[in-house]
This record gives sequence, C-alpha cells and structure tokens, in this order.
Amino acid sequence: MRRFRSGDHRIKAGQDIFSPGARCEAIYSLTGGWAFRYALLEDGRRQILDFVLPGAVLGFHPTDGARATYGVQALTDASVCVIRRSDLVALSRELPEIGFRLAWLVSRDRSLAFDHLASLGRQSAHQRVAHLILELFIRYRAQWPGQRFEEMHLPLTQEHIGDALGLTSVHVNRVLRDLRKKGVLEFHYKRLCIHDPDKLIGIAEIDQNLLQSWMGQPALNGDVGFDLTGQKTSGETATSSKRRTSRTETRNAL
Amino acid sequence: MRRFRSGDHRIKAGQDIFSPGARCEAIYSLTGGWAFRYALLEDGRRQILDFVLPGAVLGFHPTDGARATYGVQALTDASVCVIRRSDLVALSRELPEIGFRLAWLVSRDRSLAFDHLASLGRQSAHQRVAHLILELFIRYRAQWPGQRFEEMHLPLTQEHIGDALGLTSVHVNRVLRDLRKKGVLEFHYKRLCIHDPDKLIGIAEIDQNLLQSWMGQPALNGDVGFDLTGQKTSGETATSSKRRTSRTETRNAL
DNA sequence: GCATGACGTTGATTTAGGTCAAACTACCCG
DNA sequence: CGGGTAGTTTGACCTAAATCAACGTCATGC
Repeated sequence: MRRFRSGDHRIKAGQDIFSPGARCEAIYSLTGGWAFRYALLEDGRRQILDFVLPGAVLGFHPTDGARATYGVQALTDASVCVIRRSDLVALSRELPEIGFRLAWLVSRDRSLAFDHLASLGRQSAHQRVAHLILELFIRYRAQWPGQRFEEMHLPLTQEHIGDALGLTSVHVNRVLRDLRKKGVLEFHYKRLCIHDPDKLIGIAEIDQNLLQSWMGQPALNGDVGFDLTGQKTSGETATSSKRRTSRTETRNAL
Repeated sequence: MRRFRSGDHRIKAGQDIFSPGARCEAIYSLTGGWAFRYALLEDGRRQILDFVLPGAVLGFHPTDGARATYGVQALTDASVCVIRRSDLVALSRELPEIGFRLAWLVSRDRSLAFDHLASLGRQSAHQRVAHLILELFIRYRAQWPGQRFEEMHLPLTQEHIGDALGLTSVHVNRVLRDLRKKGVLEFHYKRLCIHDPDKLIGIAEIDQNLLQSWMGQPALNGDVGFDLTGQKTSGETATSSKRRTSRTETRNAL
C-alpha cells in the first residue's frame, strides 16, 4: 500500500498546496497542520470555502484532468502526502473499500459546506462568527481530545474569518469585540478562549443535531481513522507545542 | 444488480423526499424530476442548499444512523429509487467501483456547494441571481441537450431563488425586473428565457473554468451515466412536455 | 363568473454591514 | 534595541438589501 506514497511534502504557512486553476493530476492527504480551501473572484476578492484538518483528502475533483476551481492554502506549516490519480485507481482495485472511504470523506466536506452555506445565506454576522468558531473548536477537539477545556490555538486572522463568512475583517473585529464584552469568548492573536460555551451555542442558534454531526469525526489516535494512505496522521507539524493524547469523552463535550 | 432496487417511489411536487431530522436508513437515487436540498434554521427560515437533477444520489450521509441535518423536497412531480444502506454495502462488495462512483457524485455536489458558497459570500444580489440562473440553465442543458436555445422550464418561484441565494423574494423580484429591463433575460411563472447569454455571463462574473465545470456532466442519453442503480434515468416525470433527444454539442454552448 | 390562494410587483422606510481612513499593538529580525 | 510589517481596533459615513405593507395577476375550483 505504501509503495504508492510518493513521499510527504512540507508546506510553509501561507503557501498554496495547489492554486486555483491548476491542473489536478494528483490528490493530497493532509497529514499535519491546518489549511483552507478558497475561491478567488474575478475582482480578486477571496472566499474561504472551508477549513481543513489532518486526515482530509485534497484535490479529488469530479472531472479528471480539469482545472481546479479553487485552491488550498496552508494556515500553519503543514505536510501532505501525495498520491497520483492513476495510482489511486490502481490502489482501489486492490482495496475496493477505498472508494467508499473517499465518498465518506467527501461527504463530510459536503455536509460542512452545506452548514456553512446555511449560515452565510441566512444568519447575521454574530451568528455566523459564533457558528464558525464553534465548528472549528468542536472539530479540533474531536481530532485532538484531551485539550484544556475552553482554550485552543486557532491559527486564523480576523481577515480569514471575514473571508470565510462573507464579512469584512473590520466587521469581524466589531463582532469579536461584542462577544468579548458579553463575556462569551476572547480571540486575540490566534489564541481562542471560550468563556461561556452555552451562550456561544445560543448565539450561533445551532441545533443539537448539527453539533452532533461535527463531533462524529474519528479521533486520530483511535483506530477508526479513514486514512487513505494507510499511515497514521500526526498533529500539527509546526507551531505546535507538545500535546497529550489521553482519551477523553468528546461526545458530551461543552 | 437490480434485485436490490426496492422499487421506485413517486413524489408529488412540494413533498419532501426526506425531511430534516429524519433518520437516514436508506439512500435515494433521483430518477426523474427536480428537487432541492434545504436546511431549516431555528427560527423557521429556509436555506436552499442546492438543486438536484436526475441521476443524483440523495441521503448518503457521513455518519450512519445519524439524523439528517437537511431535507430534500421535490420541485416537480418526481420519482426516486430507494436503496437500503445495508444493500448498498453488499452491492459494493460485488461492484467495487460503486464506491468511486459515489465519491464522484458527492464530489460534484461539493463543487457546486463551493461555487454557491463563493457566490453567497462575496457577490452582489445581481451577480448571485445571474450565477444561479446560469448554473441551472447549463446543468439542465448538459442533461437534456437539444433544447431550444435560450428557453427552458425552470420550476422555481422567486421565493425559491431567494431562499437559495440568501435574499428576500422581494429583492429577487427587483433584480429580475432590472435584468428584464436590461434585456438580459425574462423569468415569468417558471418560464425562463435568456435573451443575452453573454451579458448574463458578464453580470455573473463567472470565469470560463467554472462554466466548463458545470457542463462536464454526463448526458443522460449517453453511455457515461454514473447511475448507481444500473437503470437508465429518464427525464422529468411530470410537468414535462415531450422532448427531443437529439445529441447536440453542448461544450461550446452559449 | 366569481372566490380563493399562491405568486409576483412596487413603494416607503430602516438597518446591518461595507467602506475609508487613521491609529494602535504584537511580533519578527537584523 | 529599534524599525518594519502584519494584524487589530476604532470612528464617521454610506449603501445594498431587508422589512413592512399594499396591490396586482395568474390559475384553480365551484
């Protein structure tokens, strides 16, 4: 299986893993670090489509050989494992369940995109910000359980948040100020601290159902990992302090 | 293969194929008619996530046995073919490529969701309306080639458009009026007529790349159909007048 | 032929969020 | 240590789209 892995690539924070318009001849499995998918509009503005955590597959596109309509950029230093498309097909002949795993992974992305869509289309700026922060916090904890309760390193600028939510960074700043004043959370220079998770959930107006769906992600230190490459993924590569891997119950978190 | 098909179901326009919060124990393949996926917010507002044409798979969710976070509603009278999840797994053991086909289908949805997301987040009302109409027009023509050039039956109300684009139906109405006044298109009681496709593309600010990605859909009367169920899908079931099936080159359409 | 209901159209007014511009603060690096 | 740059914060003002509300129009059934 691992004979197909043409080695890991390391990507510096801020660099593209692939850029919009690139021909897609390989797929990538993110093995460490944070990244985001983004689209560029004609006028140069950017829309962040989603944030990507280790274990995700990047660059699997509907039409083979077509040009990517979006790009992926690393938020932290990151590493990816590259698999050529042709190898993937060959690989799947030996391991038929790979197709299903792929479908499962892509389907998770789709669900997140749908949630994001509903938030963008119908929620206020406050709701959107609360929604996004909750989503990232929960997904993060599902991957790396056992963190200190309400605190995390969130490698985003306010501009990233704005670009994800269809807001200006100026407005994101004002929303964050309000949330801070209300004692809900603090987000300062990539350090997120959630003081009142319940209030945050209240503001985001998220139902239990959705919350649940974000948590249902296989933990990386467990044995459920849908890892296309057959290697266990590690945490962030850089910017990362050492972390405990003690298993905690994440289901009823918050 | 077809022994797994537990028969076609017929759905009346306006009915749900499945509703938000439903347990997902089966998946559906839309075999005829139009539908849309939608999410409901706590306050009852609706966000339409995407529009679904025959050939699509509905109800494939990341977490087995979880509750759906969105619903699917028929826009026209429609028909679906139901496949139990357990049967799908069994089926895929015999036909390994099914996993891949599934991944491919879901990946298409994801791409459309991403396009939609970028439009919602960063484009003006005019651009969004132009974008959506173009997308639907192109996808429609890719499925049923040989239609009269600029005209189609689009089974949407202005409220549907608003719910898809995060706008009020009032505002959609004003945008459509402007587009009509500018001689770009007319949309009246589900009859869409595009008078100036180039101007429409200009307003939507869509790049060639994206346009191309919408067209790269297998035509239903061809032999490329990624049909999970093994049966050829037909056109709409109801509301449909007879249509020619003559093959035309859709690649350079518009 | 008229009642009913869903859908579309238009105007007056309000508001959430954008834009522009000027500090301010943390952090990096020589 | 000091200067540069990327990120954050705040204020004054503006605009796109929402809201509210009335009216028009098409399609159906009795």
